[in-house]
Amino acid sequence: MDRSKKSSQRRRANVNIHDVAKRARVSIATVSRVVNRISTVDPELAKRVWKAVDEVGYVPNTQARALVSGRSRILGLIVSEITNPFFPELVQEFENLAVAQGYEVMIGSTNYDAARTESLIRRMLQRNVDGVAVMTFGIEEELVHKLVDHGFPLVFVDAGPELPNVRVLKVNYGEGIREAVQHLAALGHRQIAFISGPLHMRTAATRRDAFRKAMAELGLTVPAASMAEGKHTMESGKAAMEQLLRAAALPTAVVCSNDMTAIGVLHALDETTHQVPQDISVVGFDDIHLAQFMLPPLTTVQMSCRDLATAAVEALRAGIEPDHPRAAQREWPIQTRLVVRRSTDFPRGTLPAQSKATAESVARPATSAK
Amino acid sequence: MDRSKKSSQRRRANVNIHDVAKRARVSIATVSRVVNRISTVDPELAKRVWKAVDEVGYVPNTQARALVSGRSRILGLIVSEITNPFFPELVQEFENLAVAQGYEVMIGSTNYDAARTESLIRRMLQRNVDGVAVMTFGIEEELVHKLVDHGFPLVFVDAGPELPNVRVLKVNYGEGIREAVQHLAALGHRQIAFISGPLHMRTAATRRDAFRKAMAELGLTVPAASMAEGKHTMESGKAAMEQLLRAAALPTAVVCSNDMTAIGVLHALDETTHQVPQDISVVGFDDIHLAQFMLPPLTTVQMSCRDLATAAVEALRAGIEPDHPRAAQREWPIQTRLVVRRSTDFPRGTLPAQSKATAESVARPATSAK
DNA sequence: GAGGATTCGGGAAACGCTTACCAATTTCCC
DNA sequence: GGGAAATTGGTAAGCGTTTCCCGAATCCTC
Repeated sequence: MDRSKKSSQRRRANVNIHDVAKRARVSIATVSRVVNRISTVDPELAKRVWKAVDEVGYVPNTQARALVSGRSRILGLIVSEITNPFFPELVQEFENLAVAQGYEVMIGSTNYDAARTESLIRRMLQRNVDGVAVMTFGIEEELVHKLVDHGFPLVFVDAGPELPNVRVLKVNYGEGIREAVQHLAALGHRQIAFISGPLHMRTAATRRDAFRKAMAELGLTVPAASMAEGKHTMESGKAAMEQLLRAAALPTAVVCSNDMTAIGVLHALDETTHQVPQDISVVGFDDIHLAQFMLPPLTTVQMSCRDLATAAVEALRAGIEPDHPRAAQREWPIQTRLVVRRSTDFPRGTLPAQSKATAESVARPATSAK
Repeated sequence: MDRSKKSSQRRRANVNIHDVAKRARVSIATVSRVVNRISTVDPELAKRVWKAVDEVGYVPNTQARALVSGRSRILGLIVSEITNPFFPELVQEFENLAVAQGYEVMIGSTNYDAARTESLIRRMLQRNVDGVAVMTFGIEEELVHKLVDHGFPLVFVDAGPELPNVRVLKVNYGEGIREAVQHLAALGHRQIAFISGPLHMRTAATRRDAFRKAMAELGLTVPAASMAEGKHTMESGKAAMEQLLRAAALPTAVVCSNDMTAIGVLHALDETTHQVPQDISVVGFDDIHLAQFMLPPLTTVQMSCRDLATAAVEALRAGIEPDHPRAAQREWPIQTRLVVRRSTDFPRGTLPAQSKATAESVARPATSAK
C-alpha cells in the first residue's frame, strides 16, 4: 500500500492509476473505467478524472493491461528481409494501419534463415502477440507449423493451411501480368521472354504460370529458351538476362517476376549495346519504390503495398476481435495492375520513327485506367 | 488459486510458471531462479526444472516480467522515414544487435510529422521502453524535449542536449568527405560543385562545411554558383543539378550531401547530353544499398550502418544497465570512408584515352585502404 | 412519499512473474 | 558430535491494470 516508500527503493515508478484516483478523489476502478471509455461513468465525474489524468501526466501501463486482459495489442509481422526494398513500404503501411487501430507492431525478418526464424517466433510468443501476418513471399513449411501450433490468428499470403484461425491474402497475379503482356503485345512485341523467381517458391511458380496463360490467350508461344529462372535478386536477374542473350532468338521484351530481377536485367543490358527500351523492353513486378528511380524508370506490375497491408491488418483483426464483421472471411483478394513507365516501347523496326511520347500514348489504353 | 476453473473461463491462458513448478515438483520461486539462471540452484534440480520447462512448453510471459521488474527490455528506435533506403539497413542491424542482447525493438518513423511523432513517443512511453535511439538525421527540437522530459536513456546522432541520460553518436563526416574531394582532385578535377541537404538540418550544414574545408585544404575555391541546396530527396537533387547546369561555369564533378540527391543528379544528367562519369563525376553520401544498383554504380561516402547501429545499441545499454563498462561515455565516434565505384572518372579532356579501369586503379589509393 | 428499479462507484481479486525474507537442511570446523 | 555458517527452497508481497460483485445513491411510478 505504501507506495512512497517503495518508489524510491527501485527504479522510479511512473505515475500510475492510484495517483490519478487520489487526485480526482475517486477509486482506481473509476479511473480505469473512464480511461477505457466505459459509458457507465457520470460525464461530470469523467471530466474530473480526465483533468486529473492530464495534471499528473498519466499514461496507462501497457504491460499491466496486457497481463490482466490477456491481449497484448501487438501484431506480429514477419517479412523475408527488411532490406529488400519492397518490404519497408509494406511495413510502413502495415504499421500505420495497426497503430490507427490501437495496435503496436512487432516486425521481424526471416532472412531465409531457419534459426533466425525460430528465435523470431519465440520472441513473438514471449511478447504474447495477438496475431501474426506472415508476408514472406516464400513460405517455409516449418515456420507455418510452428505458428499454427500456437493457435493465434494468422495471415498468410497466397496460401496457408486450412484452419479456422488462418486467413489468406489471395493476390491476383494473373490480372497484372495479363495487362503487362497485352501492353507489350499492343506495342508489337511477339518474342517475349520471362525471367521467373526461384520456382520452389509457390509465388514464383504462380507468376510464371500467369505469364504463360496470358501469352497463350494471345496465341503467342513461349519457347523454352525464352524462360529463365532467377532468384528474385538483382544478381540473378543479371545472370538470367545474360543467359537469354546467349540464346538463339533474341526476345524484344522481357517480363520479370519481380523488380529486383528487372533491375538486374537493366544492368546486364547496360553492359551490351542493346538499349532499353529501344532494343529490348523490360517489365518488372511489384512496383517497389526504386522502380521509378531506375534509368529508364521501370514499367512494372504494381502490387499495392497499401492494399496488402490493409487486408493483412483487417484480416488479423477479424481473427482477434470476437465480433469483427468479417470474422468468417477466409480469403482476402488483392488486385494487381500495370504501371507504364519508360522501360517499354515499340520493338525496334516496327515503328522506328515513333517517339517515346507516342509509344506511351498508345500504351496507355492497355493499362487499367485510373 | 484454482487455475483450472479460471483458465476455461476466459481466453485460454498459456502454460505458466505454476505448471512447470508442479511438474518439476518444486516451488515457483525455484522455477523462476532456474529460468533466470540464478546460480544458487542445485544443478540436478535445475536439470529437472529445465526438463519440465521443455515438456510443458513453457515460455515466460514478458509482460508479467516487465511489470514486476520495471524494465520492458524494449528499445525504441526513431527514424525519419522507413521508406528512405538508408533506414531499413540501419533498422536491420540495430534489431540484430538488440535481439542478441535480449532486447526487443520498437521502431517508429516520424515522417517529419509532428503529430505522428508525438503519438510515436506516447506509444513508446506506454510500452515502457527502456531507452530510445533517435536516428533521424534532422532532429526536431520539440521531439527532443518530449523525450528528455521522460528521463529514459537517450541516444542521438551528431548532437543532443547536455544531460546525464543522453549519449551522442558523433559522426566524423569530414573524414569521408575529405577522401572524396581528394579522390576527385587526384583524378584532376578542379571545378567541384556541392549539393547540400536542407541547411536548417544540422547534419546537412555539417556536411557542407566539411566539403568547404576539404576543398580549402587543397587550395581549391568554391564559387557560390557551385553550391546548391537540395532537400536530400531525388527530386530536389534533380532540380539542384538543373540549377547548376544553368550556371555559367560547368563543374566537372558534383559531390552530394546524400545518395538520393546523387541519384537525382544522375537523372538530371540523363536528360542532357552529359555523360556520367565521362563528362561529370558524381559522388554521393551514405552508401545506401541502392547506390551500387545505379547506372553507373555510385561512388559514395560510406557511413556504415553496422557501426552506427552497434554504437547506438551499446550506448543505450550503457545508459540502461547499471554496471555497463562504458556507462560514463557520452560521445561515441563513428567513422566514414569513401567507396569508389563507377560514377567518378577523369574529367574529359584531361586524359581522354584513359579507360575506366585505369581511372579506378589511380583512384584506389585515395580511398582508405580498408 | 414509499418502494422498487436502475445507475453508479468502490473494494478486492486476479493476471504471471520476481525477489525479499525466512525456514529448513546440509556442511564444516573445532 | 555440536553449533555456526552456508546453502537451498518455499512463502508471500507486490508490479499496475481490469473487472466482478455488491452496496449506495438516484430516479421513477403509483
